[in-house]
Amino acid sequence: MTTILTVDAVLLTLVEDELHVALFKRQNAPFKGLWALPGGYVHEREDDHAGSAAARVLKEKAAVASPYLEEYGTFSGPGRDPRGWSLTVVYYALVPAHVMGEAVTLFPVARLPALPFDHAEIIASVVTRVRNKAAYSSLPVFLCDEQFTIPELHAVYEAVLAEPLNLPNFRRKLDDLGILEEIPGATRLTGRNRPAQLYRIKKQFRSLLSVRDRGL
Amino acid sequence: MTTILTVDAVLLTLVEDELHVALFKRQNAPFKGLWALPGGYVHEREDDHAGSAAARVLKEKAAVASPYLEEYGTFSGPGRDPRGWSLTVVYYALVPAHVMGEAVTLFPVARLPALPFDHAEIIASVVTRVRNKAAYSSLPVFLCDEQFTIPELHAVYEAVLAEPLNLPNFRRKLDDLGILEEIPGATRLTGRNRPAQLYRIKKQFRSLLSVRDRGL
DNA sequence: TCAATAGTGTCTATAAGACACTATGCC
DNA sequence: GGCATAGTGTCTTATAGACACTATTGA
Repeated sequence: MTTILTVDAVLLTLVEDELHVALFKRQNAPFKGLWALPGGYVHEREDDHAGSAAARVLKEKAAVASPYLEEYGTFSGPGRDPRGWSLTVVYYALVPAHVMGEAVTLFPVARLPALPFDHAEIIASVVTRVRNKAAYSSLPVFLCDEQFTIPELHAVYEAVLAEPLNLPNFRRKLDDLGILEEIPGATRLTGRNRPAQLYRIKKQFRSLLSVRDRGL
Repeated sequence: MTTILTVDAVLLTLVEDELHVALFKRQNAPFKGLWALPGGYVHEREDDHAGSAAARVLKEKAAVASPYLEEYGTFSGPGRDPRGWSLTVVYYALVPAHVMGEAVTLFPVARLPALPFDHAEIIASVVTRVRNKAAYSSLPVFLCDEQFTIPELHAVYEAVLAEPLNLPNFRRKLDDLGILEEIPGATRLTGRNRPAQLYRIKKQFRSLLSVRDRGL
């Protein structure tokens, strides 16, 4: 029983309308010095379950307490780690860029450096999942700040999905979802035009995902 | 590093329009003698990844080579196994009842015996997932034989979803999905009425899932 | 010919999307 | 007032679902 059990976290954010992933330089062998996903062993004393280990890793390495952390799945096999048969439980989190600590380095998911293990495959899989989920759920709101305007959120969706969305219809569907609430009196001004109403996620949806029957 | 790493399989089938799960009497401690999900350790020599271990377990215990085997997720923590901190990767499979070996015992998912570990929670979670997926995908076809009629498949969907579906519309949507092909000339007669055309899944969808945008 | 279920065609209700229009800020 | 973006209303089109109708078998 020398099986290696780890967790890895794919921490995603949006920088200039492009999805980025947080990577860290590995301090130890194997692959010392390469950029890699934050991850590590489960600590039996501290971690209540694998998800707690992922949350701990994010906190320790990226100074992030993500409100949205979900299991993606496992990657395992004899070849992915030179030390032996290994299994990693992959989690993913979405956060606004500015909440991350100094230590993180962000890379656009479309232009990654050389990565150890199967981290490139892991990131690609997670990004695909996130794009799919974005199309029929509220997932992308976790890329926004606590307060945001509808046009801002609209831009986030367009960036994640990489396709244009009709703004008036987008508005209506968000309204149908019922996960946002107006912040009374609060608006944001971005040009010499009408200021936009600020919204926030309703408390009961803070760490949740709302799903639509149909498309987004 | 005494972490216990296992896989467990939730093998589902339909008996008399009711979802059943395959359970086995545990031969070893802990919980020897209790009904439990088929599962076990990963064998580093044989298993290419965790999914292979699940497939091997199903073959060994249930004599089933399921065409559809998917990872559900992990269950882990210090309390679920009396031997220590443990993590299990849960897989689920759907098969027609008659392909299973003699050794399996089927229980309706709504009336399970006392189960060890967190197997009751695991089964409940998987059943919920399967019901959800059934509503917008071709998942339930894997509960049918290789050859089946549309009315038969219709009954399977109604059983899994536990709600009536309009048969003519069901037919049209299946047609839209495009995963079935007629078996020319083959029909099945079930009463003194018009016989029904037999269908099978197109080869390219044999171990795949087709998903509809909207509901099923 | 009747009963029963297979299978087709059509109508209606609803939801998605396109787009014109109004609102409100700064200059 | 002009311009730019926020936000609303309405029309069109696609899809889902209800349901009437035809088809084909055994008795």
